[in-house]
Amino acid sequence: MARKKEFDPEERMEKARDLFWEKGYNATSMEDLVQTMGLNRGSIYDTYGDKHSLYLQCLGNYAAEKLKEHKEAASGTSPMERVENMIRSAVEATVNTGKCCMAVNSTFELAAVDQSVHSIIKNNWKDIVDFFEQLLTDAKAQGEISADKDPKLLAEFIAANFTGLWQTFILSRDKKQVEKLAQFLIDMVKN
Amino acid sequence: MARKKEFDPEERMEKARDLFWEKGYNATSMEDLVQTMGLNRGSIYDTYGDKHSLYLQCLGNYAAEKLKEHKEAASGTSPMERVENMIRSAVEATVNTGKCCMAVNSTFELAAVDQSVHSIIKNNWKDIVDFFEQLLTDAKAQGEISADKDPKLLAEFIAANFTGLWQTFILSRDKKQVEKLAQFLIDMVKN
DNA sequence: TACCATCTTGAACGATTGTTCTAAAATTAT
DNA sequence: ATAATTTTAGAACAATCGTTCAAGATGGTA
Repeated sequence: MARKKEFDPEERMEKARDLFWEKGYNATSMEDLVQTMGLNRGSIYDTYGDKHSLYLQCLGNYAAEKLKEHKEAASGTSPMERVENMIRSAVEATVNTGKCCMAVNSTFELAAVDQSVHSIIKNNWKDIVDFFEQLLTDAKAQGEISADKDPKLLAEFIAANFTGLWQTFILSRDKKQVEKLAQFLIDMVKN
Repeated sequence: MARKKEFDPEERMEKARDLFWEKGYNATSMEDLVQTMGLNRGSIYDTYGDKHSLYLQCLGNYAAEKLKEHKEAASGTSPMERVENMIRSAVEATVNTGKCCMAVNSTFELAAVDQSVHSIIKNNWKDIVDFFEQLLTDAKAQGEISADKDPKLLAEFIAANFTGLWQTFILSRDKKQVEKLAQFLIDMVKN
């Protein structure tokens, strides 16, 4: 019938995602995207729609991948150990790549004024908190955390602390300090 | 000698600051600033320099005012009570105005790529952490927190949690939830 | 009163923004 | 090989970007 695309849409989208991730939405121009994705303007519009639509796809892709990474990081023999590993591996990923969470960047740049962005991030946030809550409920049942703790509140607290860790990293650029803070969080949660 | 300015530079700068605060740096255009500040383009450039320079002045103004507000909020008879009031009044200000911390917005939009912005925010952050540390050192001396706690680490932890509270507020827009989370933080710190 | 440094005004600058369009190249089913 | 159809390349769009500039208005000083 007709020609096939010369490129892999998913692969090129990830290039766009990494650029948005690094520069933010507003600071990334269409020309930047053309250069980085290695695609013609027309091909981008034809495949992904306009800039905003492309961004939403990138953010959605990021959110899904991040959730998967969190779950993969939740290895361990006990619930609390799994929680610890999730925290440690998130910190590890940040200090190794030097990049913070794209969803958090996006929260502070756009979520307050962009309903679509807000919705994507909020749902992703909820997924992560829910996952923590499940683990903490298990931890409570096994006596790893004290009986008077509220798993849901604790889950929200841990998730909120991720953002604090990222901000600390941006300002300090100090691997040790972020790791120390993460360990402190773990100690606090375990009591 | 010559004409005097028809406007109060400080007052108009605060209008610019509020606009940057609301929309972020990149999403705010010079035309937006002209409208909001009620000044001619020429007057803006003549008084504040270019857009980036104006932004830095706005951010510096915000940081100084925020630090002052934090210190003013630190009322109470005991050190720990003062810490609690600082946390509560920060939360109060956020849920009442509906606006998060401009410095935190700026951290995630610019600090990773803009050295001047990074420097302003990092210094302001240090001032706030130092202030917390002093109070927590006093609290420790008076036995309000246990002797095995590290005031500096605890101060960094509290400051980092502010950012988490702001993100939670942006995503949930739920006053109650943010207040609950703040109370949880206070409980954690006090043990 | 006359001067003149400074402020205000608004038009205008070139560059860049996001987006669209046309025409040529490429692919595949017939 | 032909026809059908899509992808490409890149020119071009109007709009907006941040910034500059020249000319008129102002008011304190001599």
